Amino acid sequence: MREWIELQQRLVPDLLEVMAKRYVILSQVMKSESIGRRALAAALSMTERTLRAEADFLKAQGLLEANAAGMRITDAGRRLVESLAPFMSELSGLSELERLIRDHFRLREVIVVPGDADEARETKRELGRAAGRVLIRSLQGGDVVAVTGGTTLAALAETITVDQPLKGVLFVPARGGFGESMDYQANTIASTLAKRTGAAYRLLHVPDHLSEDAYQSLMLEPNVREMVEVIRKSRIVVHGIGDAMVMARRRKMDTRTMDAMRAEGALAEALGYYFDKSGTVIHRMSTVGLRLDDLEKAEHVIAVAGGSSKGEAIAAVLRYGQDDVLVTDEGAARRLEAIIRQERQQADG
Amino acid sequence: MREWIELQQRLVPDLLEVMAKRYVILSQVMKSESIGRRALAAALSMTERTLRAEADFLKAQGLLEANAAGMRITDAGRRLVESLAPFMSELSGLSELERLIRDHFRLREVIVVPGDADEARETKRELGRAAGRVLIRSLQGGDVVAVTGGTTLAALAETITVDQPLKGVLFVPARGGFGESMDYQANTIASTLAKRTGAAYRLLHVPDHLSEDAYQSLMLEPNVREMVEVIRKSRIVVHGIGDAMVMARRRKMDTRTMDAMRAEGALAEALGYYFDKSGTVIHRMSTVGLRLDDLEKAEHVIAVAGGSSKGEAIAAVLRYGQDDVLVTDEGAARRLEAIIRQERQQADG
DNA sequence: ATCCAATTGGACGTATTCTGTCCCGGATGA
DNA sequence: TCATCCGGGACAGAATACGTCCAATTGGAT
Repeated sequence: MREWIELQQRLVPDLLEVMAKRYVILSQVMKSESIGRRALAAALSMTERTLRAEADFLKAQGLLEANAAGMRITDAGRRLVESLAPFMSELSGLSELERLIRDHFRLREVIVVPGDADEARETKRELGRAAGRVLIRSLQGGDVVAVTGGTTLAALAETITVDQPLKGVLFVPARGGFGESMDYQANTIASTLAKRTGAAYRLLHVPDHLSEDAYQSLMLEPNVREMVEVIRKSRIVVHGIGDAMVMARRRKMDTRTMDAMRAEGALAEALGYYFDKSGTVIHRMSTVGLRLDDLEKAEHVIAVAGGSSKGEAIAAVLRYGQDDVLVTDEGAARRLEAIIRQERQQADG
Repeated sequence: MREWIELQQRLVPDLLEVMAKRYVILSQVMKSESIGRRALAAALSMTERTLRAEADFLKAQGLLEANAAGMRITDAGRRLVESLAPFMSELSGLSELERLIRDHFRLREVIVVPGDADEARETKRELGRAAGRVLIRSLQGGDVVAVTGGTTLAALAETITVDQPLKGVLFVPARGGFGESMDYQANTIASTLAKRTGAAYRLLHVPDHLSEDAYQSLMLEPNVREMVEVIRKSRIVVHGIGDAMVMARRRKMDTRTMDAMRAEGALAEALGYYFDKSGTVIHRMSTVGLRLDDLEKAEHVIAVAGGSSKGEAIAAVLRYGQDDVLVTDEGAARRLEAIIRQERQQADG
């Protein structure tokens, strides 16, 4: 069953939406014993005309009937709603999860794709694809989009597709090089994104582990300076979220700093900043580019991360409170759900 | 699973079609290691443009990929096809059944709805609805449509819906009254159909069990005569199929005739005629209206009957060979399948 | 009994999408 | 090297969806 739904999700996602829409119409009509077209449209926040089209269809199927007093559900319709209920709750299981997370962390939108990136490689690609759709949807002409590195963002870059080339959009790396492998660097990802979408890109070449002197002199370079200014004005920021210790090791952080961070309870990493459980910044990479303050000005801050192992890290970054949209997978979302419930219990007890 | 599919059918009838279409595209691409758009469209007998729309969708879903050499399936696509295969074969079970029956009885079209009218009342309504769609689809302005009586035709009449009123269509009973209960008489059904579709209707009032004298004098009546002429020119005929003995009893046939009929192996009834296993007419009701010969002139002869108990009767009537379209249910279709296989075995052995 | 408010179904122009058809530059394989 | 077949762009016309308004009807409250 579960499998069947997932396959359908993949092959006919739009029809499942249609199905869900008709289902909610039916069940709404069932709840209200008799209801008029306009009232129903308002209740479901649809326009009158579209609701009417659906209602006509449902009538033709013998699931609804209408008279001068309004519409009511037929016996067949009632039976259909009742037998469909368990399927729909499973189908909409993810959207309930989305709602829960969205409301708890005060996000604008949460998208949960089925699966667990820790277990299936395919899920990470799916995560990237979903994030790509969110990004495309948010874009306007003239936008500057800052992106970070990481395997998840790489999946986004590799799977993104557009209808028409994105004229006037500029992809930039959010911050300077973090010494990861080439494929997962922000520079690479910005350029891949630009190439796949017909947009422009600009890169930021900054070596790692700069001394304070070197940093200062680099910032005096006009082209670096200007590029940083462009980056900091990004209207859209897409970033991954990592486990603090894993990222620190990958970036060959020196042992002393690492020990200090561990002592402070470092949990998550995003945009080169390290966060503890409460979402407080306890360390930052010494490089140039987007700063956390800049996120306030950005209109779309999109976090993309999945895999049940990243649940805590995601929660930590979300608590910092500058993200607008979270794209994640079911594995991580279930962890988030557990964290939320636990927290609420403590608050109650 | 089965239940889920049926519910989906009800709520989004085109869902499975679209899904099947995309599935065959994917599997076709998988078979041909690499194939071009035009070649693929030809192989699936689709137009280039529609195929392209679907292919673009499948690309966006990451199931197909395209390069200058043609399209090929991705790993994700391959996995999808493989896991979907068992479902699709079950799903396409009905269309295979349809094909089998259609080819064996040389029909133009066969439609099989899921379920068994003997077991679920809902299936009979579904049967009626499907038949209604076939009827609507066949209609043109100025058509005369002859219908018979029976519970199945009653279900058709009660469930039919139209987008616009059918101007210029005329519904008539196929033959004179057969002494069934009012609701299931051809006259009632013709008038219900007309009212529900905005078409016109005319009735034929002929008492049952006429003596030869009475019959002759009735036929001298100008209005009866004219009405019979209208009926016999019907371009479309929709009829049910019954079990011979059940119908004989319901129509209070006298015992002697019944015994004679039984002796001759009466199996099926349609349009007031009784057929044996081979489709030969062995008895006819003494009433006026459509004759079997008239079916040749009719352009659409649509048989509607379901329930596994009617399998043999349906086969018998189909063997008479004047039907164009059969609308039935899975229960009856499975019986037909068994009959066909049995027959082929005998032909082989 | 009467009136009001709300209903459905019809109508219609516009916006949007779909689809048949053709073309082009380019990669591929003979 | 060349012919062939590919994907993708383009576009006009058809078909469909949609917003909007209106009229007739009716159920229910006053």
